[in-house]
Amino acid sequence: MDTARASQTKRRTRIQQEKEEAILEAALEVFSKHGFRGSTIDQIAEEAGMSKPNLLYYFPAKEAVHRVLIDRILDTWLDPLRELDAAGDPLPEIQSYIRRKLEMARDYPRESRLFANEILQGAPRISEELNNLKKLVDEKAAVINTWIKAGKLAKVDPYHMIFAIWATTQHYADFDVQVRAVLGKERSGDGRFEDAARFLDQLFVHGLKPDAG
Amino acid sequence: MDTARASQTKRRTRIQQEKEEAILEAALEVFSKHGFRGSTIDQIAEEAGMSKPNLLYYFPAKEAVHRVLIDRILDTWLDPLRELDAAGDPLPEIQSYIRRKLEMARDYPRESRLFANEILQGAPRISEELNNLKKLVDEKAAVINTWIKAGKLAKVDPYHMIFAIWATTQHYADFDVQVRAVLGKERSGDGRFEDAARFLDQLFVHGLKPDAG
DNA sequence: TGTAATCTTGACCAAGCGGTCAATTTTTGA
DNA sequence: TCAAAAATTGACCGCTTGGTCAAGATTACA
Repeated sequence: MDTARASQTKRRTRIQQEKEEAILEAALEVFSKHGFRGSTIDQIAEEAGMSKPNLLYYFPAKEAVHRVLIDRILDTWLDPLRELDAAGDPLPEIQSYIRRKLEMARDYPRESRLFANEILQGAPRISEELNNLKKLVDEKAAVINTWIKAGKLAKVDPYHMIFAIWATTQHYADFDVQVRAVLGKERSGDGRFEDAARFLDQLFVHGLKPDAG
Repeated sequence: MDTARASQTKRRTRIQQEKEEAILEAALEVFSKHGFRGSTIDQIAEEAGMSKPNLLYYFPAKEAVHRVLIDRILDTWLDPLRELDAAGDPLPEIQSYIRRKLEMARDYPRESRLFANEILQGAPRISEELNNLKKLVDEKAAVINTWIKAGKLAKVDPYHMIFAIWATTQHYADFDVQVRAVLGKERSGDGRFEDAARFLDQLFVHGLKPDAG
C-alpha cells in the first residue's frame, strides 16, 4: 500500500520518471497504430529504446501500460467540454467548444485513435470510466437546456448535439486516411483543418439552407 | 485462371455456396467485435459451426475472408451516396441521404464497425478501394457545387459537408457503447435513432441558432 | 449401386506472443 | 570508495495462433 501510493503520486528516481514516460509515449504511438491486440510488448519496447524485460520492469503487464494511457487521455479529452461555460453566450460557447475539439483532433490524433479503438471494440477496459463521462455530459446537457429554455438556442436534444460535435471533430483524427484519400494530395495539407473549422461553424450555426440574408 | 473465375462468378456446389456465406456472416460478427488482429480463425470457425481446417478449405487464409467482407461492405456502404440525385431538390436530397445513412448505421452496425476498424488502422488492406471512393465523392461534390451556384444551398465546402454526414451518422454504429453509456439505460432503446434523425434534420438544415420564425 | 469428387477434421508444426528469471551492469548515497 | 539498491537483458517457458496434412466421411452422379 505504502509503496503503491508512493509510486503513484511521486516517482522515486529520475530514471524511473524518464523511462515510464518514454514507455507511455512509445505505447501511444504503437497502440494508436495497431490497436491493443495488434500491438506487441516487443514493438513498444523497441520504440522506447529498451528491451522487453526492461519495459516489464516498469509496468507489470501490457494491459497496465494501456490503462494508464486510457486514463490520461480520457481526462484531457474531456477538458474542452468542462470549459463550456454556463455564464457565457450560448452560440459562441459552442463554437469555441467545436474549435477546441478540432484543435485536439489536429494536435493529438494518436490519442483520439487510441480512444476510438477502445470504444469500437466495445470498451472492454473502460466501462467504469464511461460513468464519469456520462456524469459530465449530463451536467453540460442541463446547461444547454437552460440556454434553449432562454430562447438562445434552437430546440434540440443536447445529447445528440454533443454527439454531433464529437463525431464531426474526431472524424478528422480517426478517419484521417480516408479524409486524405478523398481530399487528394493537393488538399491534404494543414489547410484541411481550417476548411473544416469554417464548414463546422457554418453548419452548427446556420445549417445548410441558403443564406436568407 | 479458369477455376478461379468459376469460383468467383458462380459457386460450384450448393454446399460451397452455403458454407462460404456462413463463414462470411460469422467473420463479420467476429471481425467487427475484435478487429482483424484480435480475431482468430478458430473463433470464426466456431461461430460458423465448423472446424478451422474446414474454414480454410473454403478460404485460403484469414486475410482472404476479410478482404471479401471489406469489398462487399464498401460497395453497399456507398449506395446511399450514389442515389444522391442531381435532378432532385437539394435540401430534401441531402436530408434523405442523411436518413438513409442513419438507417444503415442502425441496421448494419457490424459492417460500419468493421470498416471503421480498417480505416482506423490506416487502411492497410484497402488503399486501392479508396480510389473508387474518391472518384464517387468528387462526382457528388460537383453536383453539390452546382446546387450552391444555383443559390439553393449555403456556400459550404461539399467535401467537408459529406465528411460531416458520414461522421454524424456512423457515430451511432461505431461509438454505440459510448452513445448508450451517455444516454443511460432508459434512452438506449431504438428511440435514439429517431431522436438522432430529428436532431440531424434540424442541424443540417437550420443549424443551432434560435428559430427566427 | 459404386466410385470419383467433394467435404470434413484430429493431429500436428512453426512462429509469435506475454511474461519470468537469473545473472550482470549501472547508479546511488553514506 | 564501496556496498546496497536500482536498472538492464539474454535466455527461456508455456500458450496461442495461422496454417498444413493425411486420412476418413459424405455427396454427386453415371
